[in-house]
Amino acid sequence: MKTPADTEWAYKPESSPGSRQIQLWHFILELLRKEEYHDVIAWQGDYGEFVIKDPDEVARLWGARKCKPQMNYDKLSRALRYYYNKRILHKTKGKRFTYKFNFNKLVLVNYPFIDMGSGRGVPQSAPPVPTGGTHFRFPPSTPSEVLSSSEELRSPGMFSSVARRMARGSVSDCSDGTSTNSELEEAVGAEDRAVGPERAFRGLLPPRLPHDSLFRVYGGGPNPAGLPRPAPRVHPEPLSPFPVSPLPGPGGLLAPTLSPALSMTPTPHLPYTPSPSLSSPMVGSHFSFNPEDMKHYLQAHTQSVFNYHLSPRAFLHYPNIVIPQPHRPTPEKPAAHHLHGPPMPLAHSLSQQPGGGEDGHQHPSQFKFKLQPPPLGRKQREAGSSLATSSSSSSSSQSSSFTVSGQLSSSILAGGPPKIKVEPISDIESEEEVEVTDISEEDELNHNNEDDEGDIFTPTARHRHHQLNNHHQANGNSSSPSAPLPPLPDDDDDEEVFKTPATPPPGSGGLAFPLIGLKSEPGQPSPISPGGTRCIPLKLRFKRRWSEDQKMEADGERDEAEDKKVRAEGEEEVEGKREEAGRREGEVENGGGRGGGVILGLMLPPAPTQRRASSELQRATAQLSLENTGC
DNA sequence: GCCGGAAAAC
DNA sequence: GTTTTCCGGC
Repeated sequence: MKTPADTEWAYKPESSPGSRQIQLWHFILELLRKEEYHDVIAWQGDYGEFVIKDPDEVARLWGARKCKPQMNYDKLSRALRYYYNKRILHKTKGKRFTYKFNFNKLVLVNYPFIDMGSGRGVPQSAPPVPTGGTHFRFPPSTPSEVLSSSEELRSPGMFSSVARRMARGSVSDCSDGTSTNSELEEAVGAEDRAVGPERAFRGLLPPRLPHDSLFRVYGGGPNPAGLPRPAPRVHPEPLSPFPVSPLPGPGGLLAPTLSPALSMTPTPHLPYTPSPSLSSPMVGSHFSFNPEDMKHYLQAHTQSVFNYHLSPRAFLHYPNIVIPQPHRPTPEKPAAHHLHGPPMPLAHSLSQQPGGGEDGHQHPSQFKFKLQPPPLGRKQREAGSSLATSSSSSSSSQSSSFTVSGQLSSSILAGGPPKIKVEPISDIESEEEVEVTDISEEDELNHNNEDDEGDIFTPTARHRHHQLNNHHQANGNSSSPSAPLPPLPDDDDDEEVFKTPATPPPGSGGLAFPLIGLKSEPGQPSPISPGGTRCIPLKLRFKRRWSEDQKMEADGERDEAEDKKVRAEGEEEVEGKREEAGRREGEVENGGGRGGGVILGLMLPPAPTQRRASSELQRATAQLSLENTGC
């Protein structure tokens, strides 16, 4: 479904001149979250919908912010209209000055806790606020990443203060002529300095890494600017996403690094209803802890480790690794609505914050929004619809992919794309668009195996996968798998974009559990020779060793019979089984996650069975506990 | 009021 | 790449 234009679209403070400056939609969100501007602009109506009560004032504020004294609503609205194609915004027809954020398209990376202080009666229209910025970084990553998002919205405090000033016109890019981010910078310096743990890195770290280097987690429906949340605002403290820590040790252990990207699905039909199981009251930056999530997290963690060919101990060097909380929809949700359910936490990520041992409460001040690539314009869509269709399969799959570092992927797939995909379950769009991507490696790796990227474990995805596989087997060509695929929800229609399909389209299955491209194409020869001794890349060797160790341990403890069987099949088989197991597990999770949340599927675990997985999880948990407590 | 093309500015 | 500016059209 994605077209070239649909490539990653995100808030890229550093990547482009234009985006370096505050973007209008950020500004809008900023205003929206500030109570003081509720007379000017406020959430109203459906989820994500807001009304500009005083267009002139908003324009003025915007103009002040951008040093464009001539700004007026007409111009501002034009800018807003450009968001239509980007799908950041959408016009609420029939309502004057009313627009609606498409949070499905907005993805947060490192969502910092935002100052919710001002948020008060939160309208339903206000999206939940993901809290706890998250940076999922593998050991290789550097602290600099932490600073990467410093551009804007670094921390709630800063954000709010700046916003306030900005909005009031007291602060503007042009005010001192320094930089577009001047306010932010100043704010950070003045207000944030002492707040975030990442501050500690400041100065220590090299210049920010290119955003590409960041391992970003894109949530499906973040509440970008700490949007006020509907009703139950129960979270006073913005810091801890995890009210309850699944792990021993400070409850806050996990909190800081969680990446609560929520998958928000604006659902007109389904008013937002906070669910206890959901991290609903995101306002407070709280995540409710869900054992299942923990499990997933651990699995993911294990997987990541596994994929990295690293022993979990490798993370000891990263004391602050936090367990992200994969938030999943809970069974509580009406099955019928699982697709339309309230926003769900989308992704979690592992994050580690070097140097910040006690960051339990640090909140990552970085937060990024990632947007989906803009849809083609009408003309383009019309003209290129056919093309889009043909290319959709691979692209769509890509869209939901979550790429981990190249190392990861390379090791696992031996040429396959290293992707970890996270899909929102809430709706089709999310499924398509939400993604966690390691952009840096993505490009590099993507071309290795495009199909894999699209291998999402939704029913549809599986179907697709099968078809692809078949296709591969039959043709050895992975380029045109799209035919059988049902058209994804129509992105062509802007209106549709913001609606939650009443009926899950075949492809949306509700739960997209993008498992990572850990897959071995049946028709493709394993990179590893049966003997396993011939020309095996070092990474693969590590990988194998690691997996074998894991396997042996697990097996030794409990699945002896099975273990024997597995072993009997030989290493090669083991490899294959591992992958399959991962797939199965993904399916299982997928099904289980249907109720709602988004699961972050890091690399699939080699676990052949759930039991094994459990044991691994237990061990992983223990390991993590130890590690964390050690910190 | 809203839309979106076009071109320029940044 | 994003936003501003201008503008014709609905």
